[in-house]
Amino acid sequence: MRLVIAECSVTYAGRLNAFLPPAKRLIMIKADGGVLVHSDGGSYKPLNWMTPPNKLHVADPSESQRDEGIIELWTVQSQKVDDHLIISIYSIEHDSSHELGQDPGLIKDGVEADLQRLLSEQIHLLGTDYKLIRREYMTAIGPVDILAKNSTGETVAVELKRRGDIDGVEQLSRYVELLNRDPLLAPVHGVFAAQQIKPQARVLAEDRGFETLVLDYDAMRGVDDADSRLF
Amino acid sequence: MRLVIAECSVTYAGRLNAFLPPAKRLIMIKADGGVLVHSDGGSYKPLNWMTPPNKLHVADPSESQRDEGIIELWTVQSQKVDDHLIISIYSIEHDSSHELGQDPGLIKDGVEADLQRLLSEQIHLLGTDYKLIRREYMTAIGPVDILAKNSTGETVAVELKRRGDIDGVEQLSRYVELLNRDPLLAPVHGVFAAQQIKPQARVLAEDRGFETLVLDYDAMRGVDDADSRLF
DNA sequence: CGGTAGATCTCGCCC
DNA sequence: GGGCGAGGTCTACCG
Repeated sequence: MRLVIAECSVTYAGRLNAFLPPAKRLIMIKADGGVLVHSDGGSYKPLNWMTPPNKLHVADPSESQRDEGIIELWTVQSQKVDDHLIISIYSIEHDSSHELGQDPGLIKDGVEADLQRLLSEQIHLLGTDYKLIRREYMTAIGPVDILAKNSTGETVAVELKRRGDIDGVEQLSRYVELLNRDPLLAPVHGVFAAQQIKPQARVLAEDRGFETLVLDYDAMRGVDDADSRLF
Repeated sequence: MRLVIAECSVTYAGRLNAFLPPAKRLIMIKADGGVLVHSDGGSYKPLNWMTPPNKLHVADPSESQRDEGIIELWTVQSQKVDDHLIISIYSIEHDSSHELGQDPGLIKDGVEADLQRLLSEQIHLLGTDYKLIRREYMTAIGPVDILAKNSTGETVAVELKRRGDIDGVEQLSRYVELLNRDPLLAPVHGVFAAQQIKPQARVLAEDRGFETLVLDYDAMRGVDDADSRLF
């Protein structure tokens, strides 16, 4: 990884055109060729960047560019698409390179996939005598998170979210409507399950005739851990 | 901006839990308090980060942590939400600070607006004898991208996207439903137009009775350029 | 301030 | 490799 602090202006041309006026910024060049231009504020998104793979070419400025104070012209050309960055360097304050090696990567816990696995394993949270049909039940408009049968043998479609808002209820509505056209499955009931359900989403879900279910992730994980310890 | 290259492990606890095993990484501390942890690969997203405002606290390791090789413990606590990063430092290879100042910011040159302008000018792409009523036709629930009349004088509402997926079809559905309540406009037909339409979005659009239209931006721009050259 | 829609989205999964 | 959905999404815009 190479870190350069430089007075620079940046032009991006590709899927859109963008321009950064001259200012002092960090230019990060990663080992895989990725280039990031960061200012000293904002969130994690760079002002400008180029996704690898790409090729960095350093050129001398033209006469007129030299007159404007440009000492180097960096061109970052994407190898995949017709995108490029042009970085005009006015001055370099810092320039260092570091060998970082391969990163072991991030281990995540508590995303929708975890919730889905836990609810599948603890399908009784939906109600007494519920049976799992399958997770990620495929339809023409996308996968239903969980398909189950209730105690009377009727089909139940579960839409699972970490944060339940209106979009999720709309999604569930589409699935339930589609599934209900299948005589082998109908009647299909909808369950909207989430760690947190926003009031507007709850109202809409109930209005559509869906059950709502608030999930306690920590408790579900606790049960999971307890189960694991039995083996 | 402070740049630190260090052997470190990172724990995030907040909306989810995440852990980074020990490795050499870049830790970027921005002037506004934002903290980014980058590896030497991947795109612009850091492995871990903390959005400002937040507070960085440096502490000495405990006895047992010292035995593991940890020389410093950095805690980054969000001032807004109950999120924090804990960075365990094993060794520091590089540490430098730089005064960057305020950034003038990015100037973008949009694409979606162009697409709308081009389709308005080339309204025949919708079909023979179509007439433009207007762009950005305002309704109570937002602006309809393009409103037109077809060859038999019926109203057509166009939802325009760069990439057409299910959300866009839902948006069009809301508009068409609302517009159809207006006896002066009804019957209103829906057209879902995009540079690229995802299969599931196409299925949903056709199911809702909408026409789908794939737009060739380059061809449309080419026609536009040709038109421009006539003047 | 909250809600919505776009993004040079990124990232991960599954066919 | 393409398609699809989620994201600690981020970001701008609009009320």
